[in-house]
Amino acid sequence: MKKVDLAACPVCSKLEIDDEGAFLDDLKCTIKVYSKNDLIIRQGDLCDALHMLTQGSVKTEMIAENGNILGIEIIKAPRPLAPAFLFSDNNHFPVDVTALEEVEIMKIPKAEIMRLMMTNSDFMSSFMTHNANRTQFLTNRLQLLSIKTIKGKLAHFLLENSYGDGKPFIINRNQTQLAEFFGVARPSLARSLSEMVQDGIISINKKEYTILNPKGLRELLV
Amino acid sequence: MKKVDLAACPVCSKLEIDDEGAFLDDLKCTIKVYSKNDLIIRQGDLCDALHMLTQGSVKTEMIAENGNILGIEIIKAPRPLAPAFLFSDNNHFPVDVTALEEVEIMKIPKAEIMRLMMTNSDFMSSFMTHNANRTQFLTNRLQLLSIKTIKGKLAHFLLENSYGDGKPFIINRNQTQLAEFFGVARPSLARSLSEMVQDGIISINKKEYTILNPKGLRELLV
DNA sequence: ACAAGAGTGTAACAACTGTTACACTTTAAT
DNA sequence: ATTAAAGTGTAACAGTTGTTACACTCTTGT
Repeated sequence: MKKVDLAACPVCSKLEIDDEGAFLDDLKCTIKVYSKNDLIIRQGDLCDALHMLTQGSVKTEMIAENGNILGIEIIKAPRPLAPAFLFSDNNHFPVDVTALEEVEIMKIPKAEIMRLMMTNSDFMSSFMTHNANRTQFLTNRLQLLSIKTIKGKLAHFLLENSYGDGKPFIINRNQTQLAEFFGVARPSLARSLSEMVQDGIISINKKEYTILNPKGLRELLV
Repeated sequence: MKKVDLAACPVCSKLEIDDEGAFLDDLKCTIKVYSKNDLIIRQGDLCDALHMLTQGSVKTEMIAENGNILGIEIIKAPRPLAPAFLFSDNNHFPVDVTALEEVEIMKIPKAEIMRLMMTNSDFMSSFMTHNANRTQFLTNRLQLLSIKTIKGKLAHFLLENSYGDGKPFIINRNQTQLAEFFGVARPSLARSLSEMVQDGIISINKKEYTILNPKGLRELLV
């Protein structure tokens, strides 16, 4: 098994560990491996251990009562999955988590996390900051969803993901995934995109987007 | 000034304090008072101290680039405002906060919170849990916003707020606030409501709602 | 009791989005 | 290299929502 790169993990990077192996042995954790497209976590599952994604990448999505899918995010190792929910009064996962490739998950019991937090202030600080950043992310998602038109969402999203210099940039989602991210129907998204291209506001080449008319794009926010 | 009811505060309740006055003196905090409709915090303001709402109630809302308003929640004292953002890398408030009545806010410096967390594991635990519950709340908001039809949002919302026994229940928001909560236009919401009343699915008397046909209501989710 | 403001009900129309369907292109697997 | 699967472009139509406008009711303060 490939060694876990703790230094790259937003909540573990501050752990000063001489021997990672010993540290991991010390944690009473279990490790599980999944294949591509495996459903790792189901919406509503009990969340009583920190699920650390140590290898691979996953997608998270919420499934509404009516079957509509809202894509939340794509997560690459190493990163904890929904760490905040470990401490909530209703500790159930709010999302489905699906493997996008070969994936390895390390489950660390809640008590171990508590112990780490109390004995290591750097870990606690990192954990707090990571959760705070997750909240920030959710807030951004809320803002995006509250925009009523698809072109408005696109404008907000593209402006946020561009460098602001008119240079091309990559959006690492296909149309179907983008539509799920926005919570809209795929053909509707395609229509909006092609109209924006026709109007000369943007150009698209596969996953490479270019903003041709920033002013026009900003006007779509209104 | 009325004494602050620390025991009722979700993050302070676990503090075992003999003399609240001494404790509060000890904290290097500042207290500010606001009048009804005062804008207490503006979206984007720096968040470098924990804002504790000690008296009164406030509403929080996000204002989009286009001026559209998305109501987030109504907060009653005692409760911290956006505590998670104190620790985020981009520590700016994501919402406008407006006083709904006479309001008193206590600002506690970040360093004081850090100190409290490290010296008092109960406080830390409460703080974590509170933040986790806030995340849960935001996730529910996301789910609600991802429902595409207004009647679907209403069905989700009413089912969540009823007791499931067909008895009347109070929704403590007027139509305008509900529309902002759903991120839809007020007349559109009114139309959906009146159609649902005409169809015999619900009945409304001021802020008192009754579900007459739960099955019909659930079908609106589809 | 009255006036002013806030909140609600409703209508007509425009604008936007979802649905469904199908042809076409690209990618991945064998 | 071939085939299957995934992804994209597009169209017509129905359905839902936003916009604007106005009358009306209810609440609140004086």
